[in-house]
Amino acid sequence: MESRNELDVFRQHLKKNHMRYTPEREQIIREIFSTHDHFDVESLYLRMRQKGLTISKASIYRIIPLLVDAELISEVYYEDGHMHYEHIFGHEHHCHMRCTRCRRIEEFTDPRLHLIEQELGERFGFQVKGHNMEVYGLCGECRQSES
Amino acid sequence: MESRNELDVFRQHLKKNHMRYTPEREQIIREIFSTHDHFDVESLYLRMRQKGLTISKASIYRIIPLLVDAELISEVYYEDGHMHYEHIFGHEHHCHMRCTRCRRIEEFTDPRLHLIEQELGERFGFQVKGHNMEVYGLCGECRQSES
DNA sequence: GTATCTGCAAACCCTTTGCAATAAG
DNA sequence: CTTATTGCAAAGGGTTTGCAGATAC
Repeated sequence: MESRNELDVFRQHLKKNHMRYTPEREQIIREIFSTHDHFDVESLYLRMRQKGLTISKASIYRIIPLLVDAELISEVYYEDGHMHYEHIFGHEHHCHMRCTRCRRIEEFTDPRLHLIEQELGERFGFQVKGHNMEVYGLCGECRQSES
Repeated sequence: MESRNELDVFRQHLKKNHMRYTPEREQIIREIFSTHDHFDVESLYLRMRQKGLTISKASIYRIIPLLVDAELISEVYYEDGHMHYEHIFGHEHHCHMRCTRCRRIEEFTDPRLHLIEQELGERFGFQVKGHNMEVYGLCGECRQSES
């Protein structure tokens, strides 16, 4: 398999499902993959507007599920009343360590999780597709400024 | 420390925060702890109404955060447009294995996760408070009926 | 008595959807 | 040309909130 970038993956996913590769869809995926950060609909919308792109929020809401289906992005967490997303394509699978006070997030990977995941699949008769682990607590800075 | 039940914990939490132990609050915590299942606001509301309790949804929405603060329950996942909760008090910490097709959920515990959590805390300088792990895939039944 | 709590209804906010115009293939 | 997509504005649905009356302490 030769190297494909996120645009290729998206185009292929759309073609397979008889959907069209529109300028709006290309603009969204380009914008999302222009950073490595988590994002949400509002911030994505504002970023695009600031760059002069005139996409509507309705389109963003309609296109994000396509990117999730294509396994280019995924939902990470629901907070402050709305969903947050992260990149999947081009990013090694990772888990999150979250500071419950300042909300800072560190990413980590641990090969033991994969092993555990496989064992659990056998124990419960599941065909395991993946896992997500979140570790939470107070980050170094917030520990010190604890009240 | 002698044994305290969820009502004692809640009463103490309320007293500490200059809040009051009302009939509505007692009814809610009794209802929640009458089963071991995950729940959401709507199902809790309906269950209480069916039992003739005349609490309002507004009160449920106001009381649930108090139970979360008291570490009696916690948010588990956001799905179908609303939050789902589970018991913490009286339940050994556990993680979830979720079928992505039928949404069936199995609970499991694995002592290695605690070890990993501690190691990560040291690596990132976090004071770790806990973790959540979710493993997802297809359960035994759904594997067989795969299209 | 005083501060908190409840129920109601309205407000809020994120998300979805109907529709008519537009555009991809 | 045919069918999918867009933007708009309105609708939807879960959650929050202002307020006046009720109640815990």
